[in-house]
Amino acid sequence: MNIGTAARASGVPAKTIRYYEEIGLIRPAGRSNGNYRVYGDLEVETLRFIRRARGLGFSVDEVAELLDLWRDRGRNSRQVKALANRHLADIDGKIAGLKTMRDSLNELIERCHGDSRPDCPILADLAGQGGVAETSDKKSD
Amino acid sequence: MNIGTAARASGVPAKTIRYYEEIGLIRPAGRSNGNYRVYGDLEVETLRFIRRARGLGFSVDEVAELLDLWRDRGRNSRQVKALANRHLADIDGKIAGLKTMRDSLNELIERCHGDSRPDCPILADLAGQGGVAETSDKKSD
DNA sequence: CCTTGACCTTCCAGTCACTGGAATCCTTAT
DNA sequence: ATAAGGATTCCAGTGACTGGAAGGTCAAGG
Repeated sequence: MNIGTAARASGVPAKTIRYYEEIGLIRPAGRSNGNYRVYGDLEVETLRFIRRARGLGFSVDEVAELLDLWRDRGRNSRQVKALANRHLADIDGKIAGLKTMRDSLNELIERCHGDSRPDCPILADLAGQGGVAETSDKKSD
Repeated sequence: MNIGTAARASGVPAKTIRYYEEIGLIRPAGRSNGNYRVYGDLEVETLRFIRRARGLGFSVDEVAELLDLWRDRGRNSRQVKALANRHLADIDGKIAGLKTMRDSLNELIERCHGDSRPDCPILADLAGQGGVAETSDKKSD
């Protein structure tokens, strides 16, 4: 099958498939007479695997590790779990950072009248009059 | 004062200050005889404002709007609050996406033995044997 | 006066994971 | 023969910086 069909079957855009090939996440596809990339069911399965792993937030490098593990019949599940746990901690960190951010922002919003008057705690705080925005300085997004 | 001093005073790295100037977030700084950028207290205040707004997760474009509002004595706080609320919804969306991701991943992890055996629900699910990874397909990170 | 070192300048490249678009080629159907 | 709908490659852009190289400036010490 051609790249468009493989894209539809796997849920990974054709452009992204080419990109994955370019960066070495997947092996170069075979070629037809007219130089079209040719895919089989195994490739589509791999692409689907990649899409799901990306959907769980794994980075492309982590997906590469996961793919290696998947193909390695002699793997042990400890390695997989460790990788997944590292990623889970990552996500938890991001969530925590965003929550802090969210709460700071929300506090400011609640204190803002939101009417036609110019005074606004949001701006005042950003300008240094308060302390809410000062502490939320992590880059978790 | 020079850029390094302004960086220390504002908490914004010198490199980032130059970048902000380049993209037009801040106005080009004045120059000394030796072509060094020169900053005053107002510039440092502005930089601090930017740092705090970025810390709350506002994009650079949003920070530019916030700066305009801050400098506009005739603004009304409704505009500021609306902008902040849009951003809050954004953050909430991200948090929700990450939570879904987190829960899916966590479920998989909990079902994984994590020992020397090769069978692993995480890989099985990514390969399409389950349904957990299938639904978490949004890009909220 | 000269050197040293800290600071500054510009410019280019890389990050991450794609995505858009242009120019051109292949395949299939009418 | 031609038109449509794929496919190909290559280049550029996204967001918000960050790192590094090559060179200019400044103040202090010898």
